Formats: sequence, structure tokens, C-alpha cells
Amino acid sequence: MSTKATTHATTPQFDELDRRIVAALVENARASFNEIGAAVGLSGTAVKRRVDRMRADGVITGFTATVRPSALGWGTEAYVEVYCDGAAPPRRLAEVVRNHPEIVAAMTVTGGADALLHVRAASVQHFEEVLERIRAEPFVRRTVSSLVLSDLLAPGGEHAAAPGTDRAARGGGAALLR
Amino acid sequence: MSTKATTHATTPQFDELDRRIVAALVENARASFNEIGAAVGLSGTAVKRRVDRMRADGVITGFTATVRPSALGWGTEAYVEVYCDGAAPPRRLAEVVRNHPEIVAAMTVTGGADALLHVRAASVQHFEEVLERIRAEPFVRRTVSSLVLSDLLAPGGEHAAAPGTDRAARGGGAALLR
DNA sequence: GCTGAAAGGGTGACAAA
DNA sequence: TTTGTCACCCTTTCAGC
Repeated sequence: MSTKATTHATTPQFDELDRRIVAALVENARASFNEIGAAVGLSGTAVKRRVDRMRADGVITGFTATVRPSALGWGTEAYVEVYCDGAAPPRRLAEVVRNHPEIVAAMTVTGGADALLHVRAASVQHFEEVLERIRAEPFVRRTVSSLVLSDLLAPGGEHAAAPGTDRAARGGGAALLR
Repeated sequence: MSTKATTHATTPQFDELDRRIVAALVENARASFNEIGAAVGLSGTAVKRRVDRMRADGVITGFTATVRPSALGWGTEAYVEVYCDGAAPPRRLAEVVRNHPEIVAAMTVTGGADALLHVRAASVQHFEEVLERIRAEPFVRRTVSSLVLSDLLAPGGEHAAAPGTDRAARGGGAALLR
């Protein structure tokens, strides 16, 4: 609470216009700058300049297509809590995690487990094989798996593929961009 | 294993070219059709037709910008296991989940918990407030939270905002598109 | 799936507020 | 400092093949 009276702490130069531009791009990353400009009340050129700045600032990290994993044959999804022997160094954990392409997200967490993995596989059989590989890793002591039964936000099974993304512009960008 | 000798069961008409086009779009959703065509050995027109078909088939569900939530002031992330009273109907759970914009993903799962929620908040204080709101919902009996400490796949905190997405084109799209 | 042509978007330089 | 206009070139899009 030093320079501005915004509702959240954000990047210094990030105004309402930027917020609406990001919202438009989250909703449709292939929209033209002119289209976005018309929606937010700016010229296409001005929109492009702001987008370039936000990319340089690391606010926007990229543009990606969202796909339905089930359409690609990846119909099985699970979350796996990992319990490690002794103090598991996050640095080492990260290396291990990178060796299994089926792990689509992984993080260290508070609570009983040391890490939480988000895994996608082609089938339950495939998932079992992945789990065996993970449990065979040096300092993994125990795992607790939860298979995903149904998505409560996108019942159709609409999911995607991109660096660490989740949801946002559903019904108008309620989540991250209010 | 009926018509083709592909490695996984996928949508009927989905070949190697489609796979590479999707991979290109996941890596950069704003790439031009000509660029993609040059990369996969097709004309831009042919690429567009395939993309249009895949959108119609629901393989590609959209295009979105990926952002760093922390840059937008959403620096706190947690997973919340929800235990319900009696048989919690997924239909009702979905309604509840939609009332809290901080819930960026939610699913029913196997194991002890009935549902798993992925929550993003501006701060630990904000998260606590969200948790109180969730626990006040009618048939929520108990919750178990795990605060995310660090991302093991994108250490920089690079995350995103889009309908149900996660990772894929990191270092060449190892995950969903091998 | 390719080619060609018309419409429209991306991008940089320049001037103005 | 940020925006708008303009000009150039590339992309998109839709024929017809």
C-alpha cells in the first residue's frame, strides 16, 4: 500500500486497460489486436504495444492452444501425494519429476506429504505403470493416489495443455481477472 | 486396435500431421498458419482446414494467453480436499464450486475425500477467507488443505490462466503429445 | 492438398496530445 | 510517455482446381 489504491498488489504499471486486454487474450489468444482494441477502446497498435510490454515484463508468459486430453487418448488423470525419506531437497525432487513426462504439474506442499503430483495417463494400466516408476525413485517412501472421477467445472472433460494453467475466463474471467 | 497402428487410442481421423500442428499451437497459439505449415510440411491453407476440423471435433477447445498469477497479485495457491456429509451429489457440488471464483479447478476423486479443489488467492489471509466460505457450505463436513510452497516444474512461478490447463509444451511437448 | 486473389491484420516510423 | 495514423508486407480466407 504505497503508491496506488488498487485492490491487489500488482506490477507497478498495470492498469484497467491492461487487465481487459489480458482478459481478452485469455478468452481468445488468436483475437486480432484491432478486435481487442475495439473491445477496450484503443487502437490495434496501442494494444500491441501494451501486449509487447506485458510479455517483456513477464505478466503474459505465452499463448497456447487448449485441448481435450481425452481426445488425444489421455483419459486418465490423478493426483499423487509423495512422502519422502528424510528431508527431500526440492532441487532433487524437481529433477526426478522431470524424468516422467506423465507428470503435468508438481509442487512441494504443506501438510503431511512432501510433494503433490498431477499425473495424466492413457489408461488406468498406464497410470499404474507410471506410479510404479515414481515409487521406484530413490527417496520416495510412500505415495497416496487420488484418481480423478469427474471434473466439476468443465463437466464435458474440457481440459488443456500448457505450462501450468488452469482456468480463468470461464463466464467472463471471474477468477484471476476480477 | 482396429483401423490403425497408432500408439494410443485417439480420435479416428487424427494423424501425425495433426499431432504436430497441435503441438505447434500449444507452444505458440499465435503462430501463423504459414509458419506452422512450413514446420510440418504443409501449406497454410491446409493447416487452417485441419485446425478448423479439430476445433469442430472438440480436439482443440480454444486458444488462451498464459499469465503469471503472481504478477496479477494472486500469489497464494492451495489444494483442498473436501469431505462431505453422506452421499454428496456431484451435480450439487458443481453448483457450490461455481460460487467461489477463487476455485480454479475442482473434481471428484477416489480415496478418502469426495472432492479436490485447486484454489488461488491473493494472500494467505484471502485464502483463509475462501476456506471459511467453503466450509460454510451446506454439506461440507471437513476440509484438508495443502498450501503450495514451490512449483517443481516451473520454478520461476510461471503459471497461467485458462480453462483447465496444465503443462505440455515444456522442452518440446513431452507430456500429452509424444 | 495446392494456387491465386481480395480483404484484413501485424509491425514500425512518424506526428500529436 | 502514450496514443493515433499511415504505409508496407504478410496472413487469413475463400474461390476454383
